[in-house]
Amino acid sequence: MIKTYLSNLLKEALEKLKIDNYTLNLDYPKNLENGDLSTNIAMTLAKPLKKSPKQIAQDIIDNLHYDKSLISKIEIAGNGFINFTFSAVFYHKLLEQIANYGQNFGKQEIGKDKKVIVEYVSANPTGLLHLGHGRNAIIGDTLANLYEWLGYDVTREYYFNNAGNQMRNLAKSIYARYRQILDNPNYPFPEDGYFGDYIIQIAKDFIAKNGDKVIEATDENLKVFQKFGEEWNFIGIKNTLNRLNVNQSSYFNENSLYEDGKIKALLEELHQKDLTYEKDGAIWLKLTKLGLEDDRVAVKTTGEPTYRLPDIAYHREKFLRGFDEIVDIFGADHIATVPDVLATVKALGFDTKKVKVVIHQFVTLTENGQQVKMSKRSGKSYTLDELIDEVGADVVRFFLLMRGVNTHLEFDLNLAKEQSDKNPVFYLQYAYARISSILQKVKEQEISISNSIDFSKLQEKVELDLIKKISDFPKIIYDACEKNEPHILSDYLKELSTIFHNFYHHCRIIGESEGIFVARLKLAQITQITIKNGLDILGISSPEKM
RNA sequence: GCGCCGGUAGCUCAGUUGGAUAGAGCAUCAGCCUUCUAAGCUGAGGGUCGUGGGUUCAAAUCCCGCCCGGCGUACCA
Repeated sequence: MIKTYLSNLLKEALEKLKIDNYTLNLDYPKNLENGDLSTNIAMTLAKPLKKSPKQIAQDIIDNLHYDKSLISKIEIAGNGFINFTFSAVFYHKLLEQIANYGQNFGKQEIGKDKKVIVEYVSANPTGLLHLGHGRNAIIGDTLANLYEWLGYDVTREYYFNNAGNQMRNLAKSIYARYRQILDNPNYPFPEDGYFGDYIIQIAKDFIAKNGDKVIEATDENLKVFQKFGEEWNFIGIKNTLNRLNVNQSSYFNENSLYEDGKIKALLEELHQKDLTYEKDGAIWLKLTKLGLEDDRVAVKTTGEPTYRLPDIAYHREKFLRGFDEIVDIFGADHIATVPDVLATVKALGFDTKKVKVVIHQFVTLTENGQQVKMSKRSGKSYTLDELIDEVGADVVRFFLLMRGVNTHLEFDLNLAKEQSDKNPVFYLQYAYARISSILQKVKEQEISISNSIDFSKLQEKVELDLIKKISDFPKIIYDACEKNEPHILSDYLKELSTIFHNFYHHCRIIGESEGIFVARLKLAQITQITIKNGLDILGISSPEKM
């Protein structure tokens, strides 16, 4: 909000000087002596204008028409930075504006009339979710929330693969356990099967329902096991997601692409565009023709498509469904498919600029400095559910959000279990609870609050710092969404909480004179709304008491 | 071999798209509760930004080489 105000002024001045080819940067100086806001515009213009930065800076200032009651100081510093210092009056007006937004502070209309689809989790129903899926789920869910706050119409979608090899593997694994339990303890378990104990549980549940009537290992019977396993796992997955406050309303399954003939149609279209050929009994995609390194197999010699084909068909569907933006959340292990899919979809005539692919790196779980292994197939998996049982959904969400998506995330189980000030989640929630506590006390004591609020009573430095920080909130939401980086928001909330705790220690509310009391109370309320809105977006609860 | 991501304080990580004296949390040390919740606040120490070059008024940030770690490079998804 502050930046917008100042950049408009600067644009006017530059227009007067007939300078039109520039990029305007406004930064918050690290050093307080350098004002509230700073621009390097004069330095970047030095070369094209062939003038000294200081001269240009002076020219700009001379042409700047501003309200002296709002900006208290403008100076040229260093090699040509222009530093602006705002007056208390400016912040008071800012706070008035923010107060008018009420509960909706932070909501925007940038995405009005635009449809976005965010695809996340998308784990195949071959087992329960683990920590890696968790990161995917939380990033996707939070981005979806951010889009909603920007005014987009958001579809939250889960794509799952219920055809193909992995699912047959699941069926065979369940079947083997089934036989082991029923009639043959030595029945061979498939080498690349799913070794987790949950498979045994699925087999037991299966027996309870169906008994021994599907004892023959026919293809038809295996399908029965597959269906049963798929549903069993899916119920578990949905349940886990629910516990994490992740709610997807749209499910897209791979099978439907076959059933509706979409795969066949796609192959046909690719063939017509001369993007496929046959070799060694398989059908290949001519990806080299589209500028990629190697051609890849689209249909195996078995007649079954590789994952690529349905992936392409699915993305084609997303375009046809009319979304303005398409967001995919993938783990780093899926990175190989991205160029193939995008290049092919583009060749089919779609604008792939609409697609944003968010690749997140892996998560490692550590306990007492030791890494805890989490492999689904080996069976020694630490499931997301177990983690939620141990530390709670708020902590899981926050820990999975608080790093940039591009860095490996170390989930420290000891720190997460810590129910104390060491745990960063509580720091934010505590700020919220503290404000609740004050508001509660005001209510209990039936202190009369006058309706007229005079923000000019707020003159302490912490008070102005707090207002300044609060005013950044809408921009933070925008940035976090634009850059696909939820941690921008969690970092911001930490900083906001710090300033609030600071304010809390320096400034009393209850017991101050009427004018100050009312102004500070309102400031605290607005802080609370900001924290609440931020936590809502992160999908974390805001406790009234701690 | 090739491709993608990362290497910043003892540990985990930020770093506003090239800006001013590189930051935070945890850990360590020293202080602050008869006052709205001490799950808080104040202060101190701690750095060859992996490494070698280059680009310019200015590089943790951009370009090139090298080293280390993760992932990928399937007719698995």
